[in-house]
Amino acid sequence: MTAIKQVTLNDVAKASGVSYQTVSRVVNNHPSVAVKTRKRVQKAIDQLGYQPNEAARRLATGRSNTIGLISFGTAHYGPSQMSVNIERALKTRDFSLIISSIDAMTIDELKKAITYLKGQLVDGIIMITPIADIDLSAVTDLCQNIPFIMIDVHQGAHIPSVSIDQAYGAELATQHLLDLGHKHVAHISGPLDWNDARMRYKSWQDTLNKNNLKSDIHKEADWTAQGGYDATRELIKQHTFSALFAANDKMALGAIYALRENGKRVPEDISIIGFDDMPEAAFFTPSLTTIRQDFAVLGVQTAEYLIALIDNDGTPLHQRMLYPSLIQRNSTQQLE
Amino acid sequence: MTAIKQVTLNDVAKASGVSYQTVSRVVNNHPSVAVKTRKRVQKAIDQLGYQPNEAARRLATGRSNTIGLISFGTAHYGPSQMSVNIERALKTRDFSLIISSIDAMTIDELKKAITYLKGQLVDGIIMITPIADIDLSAVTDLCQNIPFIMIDVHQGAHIPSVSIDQAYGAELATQHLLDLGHKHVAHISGPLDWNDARMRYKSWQDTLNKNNLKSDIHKEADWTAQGGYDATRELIKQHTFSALFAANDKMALGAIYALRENGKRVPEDISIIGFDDMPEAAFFTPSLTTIRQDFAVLGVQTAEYLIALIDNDGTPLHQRMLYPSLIQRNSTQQLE
DNA sequence: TATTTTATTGTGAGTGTTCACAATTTGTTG
DNA sequence: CAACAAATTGTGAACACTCACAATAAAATA
Repeated sequence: MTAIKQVTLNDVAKASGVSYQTVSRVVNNHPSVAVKTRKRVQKAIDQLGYQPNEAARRLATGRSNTIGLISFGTAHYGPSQMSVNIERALKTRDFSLIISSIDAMTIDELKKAITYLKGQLVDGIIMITPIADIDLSAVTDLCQNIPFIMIDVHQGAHIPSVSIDQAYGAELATQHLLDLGHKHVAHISGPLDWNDARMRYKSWQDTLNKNNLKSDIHKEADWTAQGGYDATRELIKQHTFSALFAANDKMALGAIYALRENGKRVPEDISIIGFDDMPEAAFFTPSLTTIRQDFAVLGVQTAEYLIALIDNDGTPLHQRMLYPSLIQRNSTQQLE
Repeated sequence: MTAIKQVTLNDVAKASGVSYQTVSRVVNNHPSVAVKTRKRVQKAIDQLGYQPNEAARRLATGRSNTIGLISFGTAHYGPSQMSVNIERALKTRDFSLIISSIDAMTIDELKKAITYLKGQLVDGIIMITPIADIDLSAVTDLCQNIPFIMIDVHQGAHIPSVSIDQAYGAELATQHLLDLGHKHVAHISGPLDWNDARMRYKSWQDTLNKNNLKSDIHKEADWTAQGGYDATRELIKQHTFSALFAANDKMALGAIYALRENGKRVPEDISIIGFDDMPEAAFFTPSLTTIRQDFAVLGVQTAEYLIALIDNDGTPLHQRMLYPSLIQRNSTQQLE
């Protein structure tokens, strides 16, 4: 490309009659530079349109004020909300984001992404790794000299993480249905190789058990409305139930559609509860009872925790857990 | 942080008994290195876990294989789809993405973002700038020595861009309603300082005019379902109409909700058409007639065009235009 | 005023890579 | 086997910055 020469520290130095070091000090707001000099230099900077070369800075300092995000499944509501909110939270803290998305959640892909980000000299890494069965030790090995946080990691792993308590959320959902008198509670889960899907599924069963009930009315779907629709059609063909817990709002939408198509009214015939509380859920027909996950808080927590890890070697590693809440609307009602 | 020393070209060189340059050649797949040597070096690379320092590379070459994305309004469907799809398209072409999102679409913020990205030595910049009234000449000035593309720029500007023909889409929508016999067509637009919103709005009017009709049944909303809901409540209070063109699917969802709440049936009493064709639209109640925008193609086109611009100085500047299409579902019907 | 302290500025070296060229080794040809 | 060409490898400099320290100027103290 048209390699118009970049304005450099030296150019500014010459223009203002000081040494490059002094210019550097001005740029970095070091205290020990005379007010007069600073002004002069600043003027030259503005005139020449000087912009520090981050690559050189990075090379010299080994620090980049950039964090790497390894993301997976950005097509879905949860992951995409996470990255948006993380981005936002980091921005207010003057960190920028470099994204490395992954197509298949294999250990190899993950390793490649980490290695790449390390090459970019990121100060820290955030991983959105919603798939369960990967060997995390390989990750910890690779990240020995760089702080990282996993989001949505399966509970109990000894790895710094921030997550939303899925089991609790699913319990909230299932218990809500049970409290309304429902005995036959169906479940449409996400793909069961996803942590969240698996945890919600398990918690659905556990909660039933706790109430001396059980259910095998379950279909696995792919988080999409279409998937929820397909799953529901099969469910009503094969089972009878009065309540349905869909593992996210989009699938709940598809489910509602399928039910109506088959002459079932929601909530009169069948109660439905979703998960996520995406902004649209309040405007479904009927408005959807669901479990709210606060991704904005998740983003802030993640950003803060990671920055603490970066700035302060001593920051203890732990898992932060956020709690979802039940949002009651019109898609669930007392069993008649 | 625990600054464990990075493995460098030199380390590999020592380990394999060659010069750093030879290692560099191996890493970069230069042809002129003996097969035997290459193998030996590669082994050392693997053993030491060498990973090229991108910052140093960037500094030395002035190239980064990274492109910068300036995004705005990521909370909305359109912009977020754009960035996701651009990311995906760039990834398959071995470019990575660094994101700089903007909170307020002012020329200052935009400049800041560009300057920042230039400091990161990105090879090119993509700007999602859906707000109309900014002075683009300032942008072109700043981007003199770096290729860039604007997405969704207002038509006619002499700036390389890729966009979806909003006027055409809105015409499709409006004409569809007119073809069904509707004479009183309302419109809920997005915020009118957004290019897309303005163009859809204008095209709604133009299409009416072309059919010797006119309408001032219009409310401005904020792209959200809630906004669509609020706007619709006001519209039905103040006007009578048999068809409604909502400027996106989310607002259409809110509109449907508001109509039902007021005892209006869709589509029997009022036909509704949306814009975007998000995957959920097919599962609204009723399923939504809408205008499809293909963001995946947009992403690919943008990536390809920008990379052409980067690799080949001679690539002519132009505007690429993609065309949306009408998707008929059950939210619109013939006026009875 | 001489001396010490403090504030300010400058110098040399290092960061890990690539580029342009120089040097060496190997292979080919008469 | 000399002489040249081709293949392979090595060297020095450059990229734009920061760090650690040295040097200078200004201010404060004796």
